[in-house]
Amino acid sequence: MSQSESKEPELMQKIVSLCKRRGFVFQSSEIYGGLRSAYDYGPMGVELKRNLMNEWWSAMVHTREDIVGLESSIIMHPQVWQSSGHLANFKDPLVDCLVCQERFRADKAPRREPGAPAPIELSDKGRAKLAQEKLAQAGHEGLTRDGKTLQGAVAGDRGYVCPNCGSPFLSPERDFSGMFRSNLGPVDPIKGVIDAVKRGVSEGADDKALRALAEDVLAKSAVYLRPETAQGMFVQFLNVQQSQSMKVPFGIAQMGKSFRNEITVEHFIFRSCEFEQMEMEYFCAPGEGPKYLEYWKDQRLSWWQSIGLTPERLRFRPHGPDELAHYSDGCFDIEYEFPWGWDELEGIASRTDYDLNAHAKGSGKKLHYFDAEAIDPETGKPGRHYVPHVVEPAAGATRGVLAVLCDAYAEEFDEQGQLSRVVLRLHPRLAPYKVAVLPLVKKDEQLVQRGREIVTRFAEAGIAARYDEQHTIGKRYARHDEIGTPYCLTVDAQTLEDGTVTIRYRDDRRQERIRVEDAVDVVNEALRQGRR
RNA sequence: GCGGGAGUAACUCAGUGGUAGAGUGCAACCUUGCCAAGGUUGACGUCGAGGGUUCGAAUCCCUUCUCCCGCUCCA
Repeated sequence: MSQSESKEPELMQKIVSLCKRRGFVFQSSEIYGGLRSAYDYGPMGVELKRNLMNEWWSAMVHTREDIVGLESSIIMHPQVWQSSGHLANFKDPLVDCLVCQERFRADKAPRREPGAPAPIELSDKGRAKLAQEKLAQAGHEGLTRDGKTLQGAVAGDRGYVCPNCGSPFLSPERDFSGMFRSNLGPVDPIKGVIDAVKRGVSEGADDKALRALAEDVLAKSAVYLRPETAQGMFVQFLNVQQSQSMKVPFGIAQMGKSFRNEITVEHFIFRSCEFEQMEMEYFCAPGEGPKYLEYWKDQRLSWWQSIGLTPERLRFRPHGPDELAHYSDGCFDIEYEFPWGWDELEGIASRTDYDLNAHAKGSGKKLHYFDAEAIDPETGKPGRHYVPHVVEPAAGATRGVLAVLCDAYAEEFDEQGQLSRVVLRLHPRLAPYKVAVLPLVKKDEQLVQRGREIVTRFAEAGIAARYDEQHTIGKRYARHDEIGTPYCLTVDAQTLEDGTVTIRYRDDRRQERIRVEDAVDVVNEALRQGRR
């Protein structure tokens, strides 16, 4: 028997297929043709995702005295996004190349001095010829063609060219906002626009002025779906700290949905417009950010390992100085080696006192912390006021689910090289069902009855168990291997004689005989140890 | 959004103008009883959607939606 570590591109397709077949993930609104970048979690998927998120909550909140939870609303006061800088910065200036149709971000395009030569290079001669004719028709004559290259164009005033073909012939920059906007309240915002137009405000206005007019009307009731859960925690910093008498350093943790109008969505549930986050803001004294950044780096990496991800497929990627946000003094990504390559699972950032300061300024409220035991460095007297600094581990729950699925998926082959089984080697605590209870023969009423009794024991103990009598024993094992059920208990004739059942382990299919009386304890202990 | 590939049964796919198929799965039964066993029977499709050409379209043409691979990214 051999193991497959298949890294082919079709691995993703196999996982997507299994997700649908076994009820982990379905495409949203499938019967209507599906919706781009939206996915539903089926009966198995919702269990897996909740188990993953519960593990996070347990590690971050329940097992720690210094972190408390929060669930803030998805729609917040629009000024939150004004203060946080999202309204101003969370958007990309998009430009279309008029020659090759490439769409790109203006701020990432190759720079050229205005007036500098800008040769245009197409992928082949034919395209170059077509582009030459098209440009000539548009009034850009005098370009000469040399093979697949057009010479004679010069860079324009905006100082960049198309990253694909080098063309300076570009559409205007259009802001692509990463935030979903809606309107709150009983007043129809469109009516406001119509009224404004009727009042004649738009008389003689050009496109830009018309847009500004419409924006102005919409802005009065505009609200946004949060693009991250973090701001809710900053905004409630004082309420949480004071109501729980938290002492710095302490953290606020939150799990929940966030929304981003992504330019491109990709890789199944990896990048989607609606996604779920697990974020924690750790507030510490000024100057302690770097220390806690190191601390949380290690904590978070070992957490991902603790839920079963292969250590060799996890790594840190430090952000370079050019990559850091202006307010950040250090940032690491935790990356996972997905079937398509290394990609981000979690970002751990030292954010200084930027966020609390921004909201203090925006709201006019003091977001200070008073430490009675510290000495004020300026006066030398006891008692110190300061704005805490923040270290933020922000993990993708949705991405976590995908990483866990990719890591767990395994194919086994027999001696002839034939696929013998597909097994999800999920960490037992993440598995949708912990236990399957199987009567060896479903026609034996006594076995069936005994099996159902055992399932009830597990239900009463709060362990997700499933009674299953369909088909033959082999098929039942195979089906539970595919959904990652770590333990199968089989009731057979011997059970009726001596009150024992076999427990069969998913990963290596070994079997042991245990007493029915001990079954719940055995499984509980196995789950605690993560035994496979 | 652009370029490339693909949409046919729950899944994987065959089917190039003439009555929609296979394997797996699913349901029932017989035999069997610890790793996708054998046998019998059965259900399932507006061939992604819409329009067009044609006596006739899964097949040819147009439009559209969705997915995958690249460009994109910072959960």
